[in-house]
Amino acid sequence: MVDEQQTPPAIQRPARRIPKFRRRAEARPDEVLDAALDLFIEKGFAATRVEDIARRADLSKGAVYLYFPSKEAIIEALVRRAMLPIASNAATFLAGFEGDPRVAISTVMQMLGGAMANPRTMAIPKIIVREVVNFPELAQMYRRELLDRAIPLLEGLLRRGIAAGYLRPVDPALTVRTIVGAFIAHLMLAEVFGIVPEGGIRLDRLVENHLLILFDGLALNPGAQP
Amino acid sequence: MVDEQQTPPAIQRPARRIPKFRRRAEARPDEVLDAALDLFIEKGFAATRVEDIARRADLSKGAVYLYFPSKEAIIEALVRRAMLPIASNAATFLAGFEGDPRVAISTVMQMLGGAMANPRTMAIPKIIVREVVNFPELAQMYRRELLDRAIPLLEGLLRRGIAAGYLRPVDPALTVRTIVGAFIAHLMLAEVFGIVPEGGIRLDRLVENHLLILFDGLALNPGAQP
Amino acid sequence: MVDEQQTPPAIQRPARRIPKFRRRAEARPDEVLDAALDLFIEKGFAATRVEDIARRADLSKGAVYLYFPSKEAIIEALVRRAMLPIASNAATFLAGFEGDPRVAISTVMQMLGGAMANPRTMAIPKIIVREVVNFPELAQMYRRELLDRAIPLLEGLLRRGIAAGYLRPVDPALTVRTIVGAFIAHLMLAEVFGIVPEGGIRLDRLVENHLLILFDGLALNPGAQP
Amino acid sequence: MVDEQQTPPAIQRPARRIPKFRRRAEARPDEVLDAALDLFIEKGFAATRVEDIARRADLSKGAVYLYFPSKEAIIEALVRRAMLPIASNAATFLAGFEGDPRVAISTVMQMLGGAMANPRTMAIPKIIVREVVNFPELAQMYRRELLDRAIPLLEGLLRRGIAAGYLRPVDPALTVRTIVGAFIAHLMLAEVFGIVPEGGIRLDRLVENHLLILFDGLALNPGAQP
DNA sequence: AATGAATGAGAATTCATTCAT
DNA sequence: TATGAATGAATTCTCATTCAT
Repeated sequence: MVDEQQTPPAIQRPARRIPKFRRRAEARPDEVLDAALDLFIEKGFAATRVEDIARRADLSKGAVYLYFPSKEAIIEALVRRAMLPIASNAATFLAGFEGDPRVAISTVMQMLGGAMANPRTMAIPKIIVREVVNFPELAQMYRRELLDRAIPLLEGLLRRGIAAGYLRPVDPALTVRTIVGAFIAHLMLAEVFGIVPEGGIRLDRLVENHLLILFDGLALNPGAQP
Repeated sequence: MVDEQQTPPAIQRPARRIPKFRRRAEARPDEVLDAALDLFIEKGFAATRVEDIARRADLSKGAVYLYFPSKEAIIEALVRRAMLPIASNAATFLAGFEGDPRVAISTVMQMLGGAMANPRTMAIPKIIVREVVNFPELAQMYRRELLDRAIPLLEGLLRRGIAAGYLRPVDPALTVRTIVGAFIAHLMLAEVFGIVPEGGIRLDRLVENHLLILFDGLALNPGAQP
Repeated sequence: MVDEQQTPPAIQRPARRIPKFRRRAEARPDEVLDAALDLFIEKGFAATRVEDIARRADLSKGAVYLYFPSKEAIIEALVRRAMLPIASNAATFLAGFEGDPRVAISTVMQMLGGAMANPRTMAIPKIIVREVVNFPELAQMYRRELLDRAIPLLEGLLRRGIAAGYLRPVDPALTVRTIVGAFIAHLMLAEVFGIVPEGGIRLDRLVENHLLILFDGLALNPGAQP
Repeated sequence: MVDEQQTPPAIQRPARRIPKFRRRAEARPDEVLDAALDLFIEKGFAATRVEDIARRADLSKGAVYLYFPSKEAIIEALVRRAMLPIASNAATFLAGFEGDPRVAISTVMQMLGGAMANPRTMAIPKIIVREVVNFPELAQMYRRELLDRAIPLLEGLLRRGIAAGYLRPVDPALTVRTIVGAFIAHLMLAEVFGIVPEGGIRLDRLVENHLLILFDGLALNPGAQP
């Protein structure tokens, strides 16, 4: 129930379990958000009643309104909270990278793969995708805080790799889609349609297979256009 | 994947004002579905009132229930209707393909790119992604009718390509994710977060760039693992 | 479907079954009433949809409104139709009766028992009892046409019997309740609560047992008040 | 049969205006039931809107649903509540009775007559009779809890009376119908058709007249079959 | 800070009735 | 006379939000 979530993409949340009588009031908002996150994942925003959230957070319905002015504010806070500790990880890593960008891309993809293995990390983007029609601000916030920072970094990496003669002269913006696409496709097939390759969700093997194709191409005799 | 909407896009629907009792009843269900599709795209299932659907279909609330027993039945019919004209397209094309599979993959991707350019074609999978928590049967239906047919075809193509020495020995199931991923990533970035590469959504360029990498690899000197 | 009903209390309806193509328009209202009667018995007035009535009468919903201006008018016509052939039977019999009234009471009770065995005869009073809150006029009509004629006849019979020294000096109005009560109690227990004496609903035996007590009393040594 | 309503009759309910938040919550369900009972008597179940019940109970529509999950649950609770204080009264009295059963029957009938004078006591069976088509479970509940206990007691009394030579050898099950019938007939005539013997509903006189006939017979010279 | 009772706007669904054909 | 498509008022039930304590 008291399930902390600080959502740095690849980092596992500390399994804190403070006994109830010791819980301090200032922990409440986060407890509400944790409860809400669980329920939003499970049933979606609309189908989750404020009372459900309250119950799971071990609070009364009225108390939830002491911390959040509305149900909508909860989902907003949820996304905002997930945003705080971003840029740090991949960002700092990518920003100053020098040398063969393939090394960096490999590393980034390992991180991505790792992040996707953590359900609570992926919960926020999933919620955003679902609720974007009803709350477009959520998506914009996510974009502003996360994507508009992360994507240019990856593009810059590609650009420098091309300039330095490491990479083929591709369109960096479009190539980003090729790079991250495999993960998104995997996620969608697995989460939405329940389609998992035989042998289970082996993200490491997905990374390996994807990198192989990405760098060396699918064709056996490279250079020969189909 | 390549589902065609036989009904005219909402945008160009002529603002007919044919007197009610003149109109042919058998056209009604499709009109209701068209109206519902527009609204579900625009506001989502939950936020769309049956009365909205009725109004947009130029009907009374009660009349909608003449054709569909419930709001849920509408979304189901919507997905089912989109299913009818499937297997035909890509399926028949892929099934009997012989020779260099890169040619077939190129063609499939052109088709995918084309399909994605039509908003009403992508509307159904988008709705499914959004509503999967509330109506898991929709996703299962889509999977059963579409994905479970299309994906094996693509895998078979890869498998045969590998066996025939055209392709590098990759994992077919995982490679499918690499192939279609770029499109899904593109769609998501564009539709959910409004992120479009400068120069607009040029799907043809996405296809071209993706194919280049896919077949020949991103690295300039293929063969050299990073 | 075409199930005639003319409701003379104890007389069984003729099993007319005119083939559909021969049905004359003037038979329609009665067919509607027959259909309505069946359904009102089965599901009650409120739960019976006009469409149900139409379907059972082999008509369209709209056609029902050609014959009856409203659903309420149907139940009214139903009761009115059941009223027409009343006074004739028991009435004419009782009115002029001379001699030991016990003979007449016996006969009346045989008739009552017989009438109650016919479900369509009892249908009308049952409907009235059910709908009296919503349509008090129905009860008043039934009272005016039937009860206000039949009851005084029975009371008169008793009065004359007392005057002629056949019967103990009882209150005629209250004694009517003792006489008919057994039947009503029987009906209620059976129809409402499904309570039937072992051996099945043997109305003849009820009549016999009731008459025995009625005339001779329950006590073995009559005359001795408890 | 002799069910007592522990809640005060609606008529004399004090028009309290205690501020909402002062009122004790645990009184609410009973208040709702009282309001519902009034309205069900007055207009029937179908014609009573939940909002009507709420208003009469001095509550909002929503609050009713705090205590009962559906309108149907209200009528069920109503019947169930009336069931609680049963067996106690007539039951305990009859069960152990010894001696001339005519004394016991007289007493039971006085009690019956008394119970019938209280409108709220008769309300429940009246509602059941009306709603039996829509909610057969109500009748079954009433039967199981009340009738299946009370009727055998009366039959046993008769049986013992016959065995002991007090009573004529009649059929006990059928005789029950003769005994209680007068009351049911009276109730029906009065409540459904508004037929009341001149001089008003004098239940005591009905009891007296009925008992006289019941024990001593209607015929002046008992023993002579008509 | 916290509770839980109460509110009322809102949405799905039903169905008697109308009406163009 | 007959149809069946269409209407819209009415009703049940839900749930975010408020508020006295």
